[in-house]
Amino acid sequence: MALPPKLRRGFFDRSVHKVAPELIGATLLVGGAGGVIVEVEAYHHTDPAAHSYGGQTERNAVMFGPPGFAYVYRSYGIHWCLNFVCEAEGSASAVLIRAIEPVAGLAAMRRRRGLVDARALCSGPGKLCEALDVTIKHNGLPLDRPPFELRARTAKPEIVAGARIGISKAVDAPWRYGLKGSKFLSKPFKV
DNA sequence: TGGGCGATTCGCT
DNA sequence: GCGAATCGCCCAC
Repeated sequence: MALPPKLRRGFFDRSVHKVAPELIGATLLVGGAGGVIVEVEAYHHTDPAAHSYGGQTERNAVMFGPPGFAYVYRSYGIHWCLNFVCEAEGSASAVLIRAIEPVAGLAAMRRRRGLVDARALCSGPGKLCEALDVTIKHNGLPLDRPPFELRARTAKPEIVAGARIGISKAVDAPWRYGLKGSKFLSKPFKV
């Protein structure tokens, strides 16, 4: 059976609130390692919790560029977090990739993460960047070219939504999306 | 130029 | 459940 079609760059050229839930079930590979996206969060430039809310800076410049590119930033001085820029140039909206179900490159991911439990390999934004070896080197790279590979989902999964995690502003906005029943989420969704 | 504060993770209680 | 680790970003001084 043929691989699912690649996600075209135009996929990201729409509202971040449309793109985010549609990423659930898609496959993300970086350098051949990765799996099925099971959890994301949407950040719009009018959203006080978004990095782009306060305007363009050196760090968030990629968010203000065209859609279909990776925005990578350092979190808590320790971890990296991976986002996909959405909408249009200047709209400064992005989807944070929070968790994936490991499928390909398990050995490499385990080596980088230094553990054996598959459920903990990529169940968080910092964890998956470590497993997929995503760093600031990937900031500003196009998502439709290596080392990135994105493939569309083949069936429409059941999506759950809830409040985003770890933020102090706009805490109630239900812009976290997940694959219902997945064992690979960073945290369970409230029922 | 200095200090407070993260879109987090992990280990210990 | 709580707090340390750890450091770049960003704005107030």
